[in-house]
This record gives sequence, structure tokens and C-alpha cells, in this order.
Amino acid sequence: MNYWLMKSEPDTFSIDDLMHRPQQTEPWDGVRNYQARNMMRDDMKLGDKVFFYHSNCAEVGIVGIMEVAKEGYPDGSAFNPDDKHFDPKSDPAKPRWIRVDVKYIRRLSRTITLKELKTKVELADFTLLRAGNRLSIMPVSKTQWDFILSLESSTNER
DNA sequence: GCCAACGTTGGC
DNA sequence: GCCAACGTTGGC
Repeated sequence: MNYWLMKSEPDTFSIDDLMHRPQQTEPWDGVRNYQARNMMRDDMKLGDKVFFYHSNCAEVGIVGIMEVAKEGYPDGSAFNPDDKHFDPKSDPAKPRWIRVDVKYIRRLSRTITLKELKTKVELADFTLLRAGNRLSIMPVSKTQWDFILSLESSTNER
């Protein structure tokens, strides 16, 4: 099993939105970055666990857990001229962009903030914390995953 | 709203 | 294939 982190701006799509979707499942579309696409296409497998991360908001950080409910398939939003993420260069016969479906598992009991993550030596190599990182989807090692979850019940917030 | 970092585009 | 211009991301 693999572990991941996916970013979303809560003003656009938050963990509450996911929780209230039918089947608590949502296609994660609109990703227009090749590295992120390749991970969805090649590496994200059914049942993989995913941290839901809120970016660009008052409290930036990890807010919950979801799982991959459907493996990579063509991102139809690229074909829709009315869609914000329409890409005329994506040919339906040869789709350029890929999405996966994700399903809500649970909220964390508290937000594990970016600020807090930055204080942890254990996460020195975490992709999220690399300077200038802009990837909206990234792998998380099992060690990192377990460590981050261990912070959830900790009151040792800094 | 600012701005640094970074990916993409397109002229050459 | 280089690289400047441009657009986007995302923390602050």
C-alpha cells in the first residue's frame, strides 16, 4: 500500500465538501501538472491512503484522511470548454490529463498545521517541506505517514 | 495582496 | 535546445 498527500484550497473544495458528496466520493480532477498526473496514472492504487491538505487558507495543514476509490482514468473536465480547467490540447481520443476518485475516511481530531510539521526533524526530507515545493500531489513514506498520525493525539503543539 | 519559486510556452 | 516571458501556486 502506498501513501499520498493531496492539496486543495478549501474555498474551492474542502474536506467538508468531500464528506457531503454522494458516497463521500469525488473525482479529483483539474490537476494540470505532469508530475502529479503521472502519479495518478501510474502509482496510485485502489485503497491507497491519502492525507487531505488544505492550502491557501487561514489554517494551512493536514485535515483528514481519504482513500483511492478509483484508479487513474481520463479527466473529462479537460474536454469541457466551460470548465475552468478546460485544455483544448487534450484530445478525447488521446486524453492528456488523468484523475482518480477519492473517498472520505475521516477527519483528523485537529488540523496538523504546516507550521507544526516544519518544526519536526523527523520530517526533514518530507517533500511538502522542501523549499518552493508546488506539487499538489506527492508521495508520503510509511514512516512519515505514521509519524504524522502520531502527532494527531499529541498536545505538544508548537 | 505580495512575491518567490517554479512550470510552461514559444521565438529563435 | 536555449532561455526570456509569462502564468500559477501557495505561504505569509
